[in-house]
Amino acid sequence: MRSKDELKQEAIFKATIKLVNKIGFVSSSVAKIAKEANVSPATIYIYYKNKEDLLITTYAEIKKKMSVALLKNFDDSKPFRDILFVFWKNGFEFVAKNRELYMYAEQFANSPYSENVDHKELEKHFEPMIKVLQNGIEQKVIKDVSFEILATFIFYPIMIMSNSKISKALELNEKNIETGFQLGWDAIKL
Amino acid sequence: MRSKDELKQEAIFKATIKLVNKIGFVSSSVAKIAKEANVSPATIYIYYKNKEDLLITTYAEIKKKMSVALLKNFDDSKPFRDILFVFWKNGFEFVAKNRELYMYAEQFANSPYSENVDHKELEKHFEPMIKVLQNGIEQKVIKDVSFEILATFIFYPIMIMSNSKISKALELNEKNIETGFQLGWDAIKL
Amino acid sequence: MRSKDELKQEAIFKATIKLVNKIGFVSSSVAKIAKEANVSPATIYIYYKNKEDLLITTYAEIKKKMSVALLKNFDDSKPFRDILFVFWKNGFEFVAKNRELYMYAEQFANSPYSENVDHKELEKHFEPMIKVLQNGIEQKVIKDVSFEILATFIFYPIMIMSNSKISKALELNEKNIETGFQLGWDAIKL
Amino acid sequence: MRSKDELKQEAIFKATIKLVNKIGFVSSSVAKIAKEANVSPATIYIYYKNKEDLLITTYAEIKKKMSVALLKNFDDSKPFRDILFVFWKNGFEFVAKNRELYMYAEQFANSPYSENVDHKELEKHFEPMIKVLQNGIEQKVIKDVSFEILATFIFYPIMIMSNSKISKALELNEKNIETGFQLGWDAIKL
DNA sequence: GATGAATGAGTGTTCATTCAT
DNA sequence: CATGAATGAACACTCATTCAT
Repeated sequence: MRSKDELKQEAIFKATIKLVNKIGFVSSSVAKIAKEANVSPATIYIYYKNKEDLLITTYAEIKKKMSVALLKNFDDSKPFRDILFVFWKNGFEFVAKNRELYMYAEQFANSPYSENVDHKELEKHFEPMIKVLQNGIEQKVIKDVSFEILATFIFYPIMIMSNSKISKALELNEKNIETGFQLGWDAIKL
Repeated sequence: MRSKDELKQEAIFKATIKLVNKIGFVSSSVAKIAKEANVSPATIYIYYKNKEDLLITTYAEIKKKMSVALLKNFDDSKPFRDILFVFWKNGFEFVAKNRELYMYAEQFANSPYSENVDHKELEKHFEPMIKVLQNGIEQKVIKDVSFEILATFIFYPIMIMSNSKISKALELNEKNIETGFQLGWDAIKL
Repeated sequence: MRSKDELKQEAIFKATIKLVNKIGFVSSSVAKIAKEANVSPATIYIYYKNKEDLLITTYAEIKKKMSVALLKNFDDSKPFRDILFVFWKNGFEFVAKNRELYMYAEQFANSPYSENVDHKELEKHFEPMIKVLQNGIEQKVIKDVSFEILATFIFYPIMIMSNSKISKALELNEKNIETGFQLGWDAIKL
Repeated sequence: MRSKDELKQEAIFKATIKLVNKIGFVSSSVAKIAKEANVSPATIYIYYKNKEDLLITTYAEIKKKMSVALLKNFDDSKPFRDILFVFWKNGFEFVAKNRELYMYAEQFANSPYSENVDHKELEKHFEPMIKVLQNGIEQKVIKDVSFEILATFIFYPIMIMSNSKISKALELNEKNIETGFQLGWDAIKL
């Protein structure tokens, strides 16, 4: 028998992301993805149960890559502010180098498919960051407020500033990225 | 007095938002919107050029309502921090009272249709807020950084904290809303 | 607005039967039926909820025509044997003149769709025949056995003898039809 | 001892019948049959030329089993009526014990595949019954009419009475089976 | 202005069959 | 012999839009 062709699955993965970026989530049909991947529509159904499975799995894959990227050079022993700054820079670097992955994730998160994702499972990859914030609270370095509020000012700004419409107006150079971090830090620090 | 057609257009407007909230952007077809509005599909094409026009116009309408809501009780003579706090509270109030409008806008902003919106035109409604921030910079009350970065910490957090998934975890009571504002303020203040 | 075109519905009805006779129940797709009826596939869904609805409604229509045909020249006052003979002849006549309708019904009855038919409703059209048999039993003209068994020998043989494979071997002339009735009559008479 | 392949072919045979009974003729795809038989779709094409071949061969196999069953306890020397009654009872017994085989045959006979069966070949298995009837005619025990008409009243009623819809209304107990035979006998006897 | 009928092109998915191992 | 991967064509059905009234 023929063995599963990993190149094919990779091609489908990439085609999915590429097409969603090119024509948007709504218009990305299975047939078009198949054509982009140089594959028969039926082949997609060998690797994925259905369209939803394809889109969700692709999203999960991206999220995993993101978490790995954010944790690059993670060093527990560094000063607290430096640890956060590394997260911050990693975030912008990931978006810069993987615009397509990032934008797919953005579109997916606002689609109805998003409701069927096992978010608990995906958030596990981001636990180190949560722990860092908890340490910061315990060591009285940052304000003692809920994780969601902290994240709103120190993690989500990465996404907002990276957002295509905003980043068109806002040049994402070293200086602006550092300025942004300074504001985020001022927001949460004690 | 309203003429008959305005009633119809209003019905279509409401049906569009209701349906997008019920079944999502992707599944909301013209036929279904027509049925929800108790109107023939053909009727929609009297008031709107095509589906895209319907969705975009609906979005623009919502954005206008949003800007009006944000500017409620706007008083130039108040202290700077108070002016911003009123914006902030108005934002949360609008989302709380108009969840459906807000969620439609969220979904729309991440759809490919969004690219065809005349954002410049829409942003005009938000000019007062931009001017307030500019005043703040001139009066050396807040940091002298680009408008986009400031907005990231004092306007966008409203959207993030209102996001359904986050606001499920984060109870949006008076206290959390004020805490959020405190962080935003600390981020931008000099 | 355009009014529903009865010619169109009629065309779909006829195309359905014609195609099922030409290529069989299994291969008769909606697209093929549409082409046969010179109509868009989408048009079929204006007149019928879905494929099942199309097939079932077509079947019901045929059954109604059948019952009407069987009851032709029905005369309660005739001798019992004569009444039955009229049913018998009407049956063969209907099959002879409406081979396609009859064969559609045959195929349908053995399809899984058949399970979703409201048989109770359809059988109402055949009540006169049931009543005739009941009278026969009461008047001690025919055997007092269950209706199903009686029907097996005096109604179903019409179908069996009309069956294409059998009727190829068995010439369905006046004589054979009368001979068949004689056997059926001998079976049930007291 | 059976070789490995015969086991596989047997598995495919059983799976085909089981599946057709479970989900109907129309929905029974090669892939599903393969899964039911715990076999690869490709394997089916080793034993059968194509789907049609699979279905036809399965039908022929069943027909052979049927004829063997009908001829159980066949004894030329018994009185004529008794011989027929044994056929009759064997028929009902076969259906009772092999509902699935019988129902597959019913569904198949009304499918377009049926046209491609070599009926002549299959009917050979039923020759003894034909001969019995011929003897009956010669011995002036039964009416001198064509075989098809005789069969209509003494063989086909087995199938009609066994039909799932009818046999739901008609309890197939010893008494009803014997009553049925009496009617059939009255039909054909001289 | 308002409608439901009508449609070709598209949807996601499964089909019978073949291929490479 | 036996397999799961692979596929183009087909499936039932819905789409955004236009037509005739």
